[in-house]
Parts: sequence; C-alpha cells; structure tokens
Amino acid sequence: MCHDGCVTTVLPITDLQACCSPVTREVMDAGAAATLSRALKALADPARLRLLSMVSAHVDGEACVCDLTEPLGLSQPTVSHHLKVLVDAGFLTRSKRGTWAYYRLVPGALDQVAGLLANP
Amino acid sequence: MCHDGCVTTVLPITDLQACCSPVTREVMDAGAAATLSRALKALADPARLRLLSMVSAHVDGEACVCDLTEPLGLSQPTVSHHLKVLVDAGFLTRSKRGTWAYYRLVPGALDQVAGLLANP
DNA sequence: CGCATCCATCGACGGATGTCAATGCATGTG
DNA sequence: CACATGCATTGACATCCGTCGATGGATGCG
Repeated sequence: MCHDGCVTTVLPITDLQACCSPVTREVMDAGAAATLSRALKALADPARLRLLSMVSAHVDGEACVCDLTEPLGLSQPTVSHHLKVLVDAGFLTRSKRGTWAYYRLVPGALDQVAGLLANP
Repeated sequence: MCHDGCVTTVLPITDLQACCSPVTREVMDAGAAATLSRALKALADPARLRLLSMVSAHVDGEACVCDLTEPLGLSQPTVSHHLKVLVDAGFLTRSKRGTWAYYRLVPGALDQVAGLLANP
C-alpha cells in the first residue's frame, strides 16, 4: 500500500474542501482520491462513529475521555487512540482543562465529507 | 476485533437506510455503527473512490474491467477485487454481457451514506 | 509532600487489507 | 477444434489496524 507519497501529515479540513469535486461529478485524480479516502478511513470504524455521535449528543456538545470509555465498552487507551485519529482527521478538537481533556465536534466537517459523496 | 456478531453477509443498501439516523442526531447503537462503518470501509480506499468516479463518468454510466485497469494503474485482479468490494457493499451493480462484465453505479447509494453523515 | 485521578504513549499481538502472479473458466473467433 | 480474450478466484506476502496491559506525566487534593 501507501502509494503516491505516503503523506504522514495531519489532514486539515481545508485540504478536503480544496481537494476535489464530488465523486460522481468528474473523474477523481489520485491526489483527490487519497485525500478523501483518508477522511473516510477515519470515519470507517464503528467505535469512532459512536464516539462522534456520543460527543455531539453530550451536554454542551463536549465530552471527556472518562465520559466515553464506559458506555463505549472499550479500554481507556483504545478510546484515546480513536479520539486521536478523529482529531488528526479534523473531525474533533481537543481542549485540555485541568486534568480533563474535552473533545468537541468540528462544525461542518462531517457535512463536508457528505457533500463530496452526494450528487450536486 | 469483530464484535457483535461478525456478520459475513453482504450489506444490502436497504439495511443502510433502515439502520440509523444521522451520526449527530442521537447516540448510535453498536449495530447501526457497525452497518454504517461497513459502508464507509468500502469507500475508504483511493482506488475504489476512483473506480466509482470512473464508472459514473464513463459513456452510458457503465464500464467494464478492461476500461478501468489501465487508467487506474493497478493489475486486473486487483481491479476485479475492488469492484467486488463495491458491489458487495451495494455501490455498484455487475451485469455480464458476452465476455465483458459491465459495472454501473447504484442510484442513490452514495447519497444515502452522505445523508447519514450530514446534519438534518 | 504523598497520593489519587485523568489521560497519552508504548509495545505487543492477532486479524484484516491491498497487491500481484498464477491459474482457471467462459465466451467469442479463426 | 484450437486459440485468444476478458474476467474471477486462489494463494502468498507485506503492511496496516484495532485492541489491550503497562507505564509515565500532569493535575488536583488531603
């Protein structure tokens, strides 16, 4: 695997909005496909989908790791790992206050991916 | 891995439309997350995204394997493999006519996934 | 200070995934 | 019939990914 450059950098959401027109509009070049697929890979996991859902449904739209570990049924390191993946992909932000780390949805990030899948 | 049942059956697109409300509407249960993540996994590959794009852009909205293998730059078995993944996930249909196998987008399949990601 | 809590990172392990060469099976053609 | 073409399947291989226990750093509290 790992074609065309093997980019290890984080995916800023701005890359996504600049990268490509929707899948069915015209033929995607390799770069656009790689960028969009990186965003989709971050979403293509049941634990991460539930994390996004739980964070957005939590009070004030934010949640810390200890709020998520038990209802998700996974260990704390695993939850931290998934949250990091979602932050790196631009779907969540992390803000540390005291001992706690609060995660929050990035507004419009999911809609942007949705817009690249749907027809215009 | 492979929690909650380890379903090996194909994912009919009807499951998807029945499975869940959008990610940010309410907390997803494990089953809905598994179903949606299976659809997203099928999309989360640059080769498959380009295949969808190339099929939809091809004349008459359909294409056979020999149309796709050279512009994609992957071997014929690999292209066949990716096409099978997309068919099994409900994003493409396959119709064999003579020696050729023609692939075609399933109307609305991508939009359905998009609708589950975006806000209502 | 000493201790508990929250969380990120590390190392390890098993299973999944993307890729190709080789093979086999239809279908069409001389 | 013999042969070529289009495609799916198989087997093998390297890599990636999800998970956990263990560890360690940071913060707050007695």
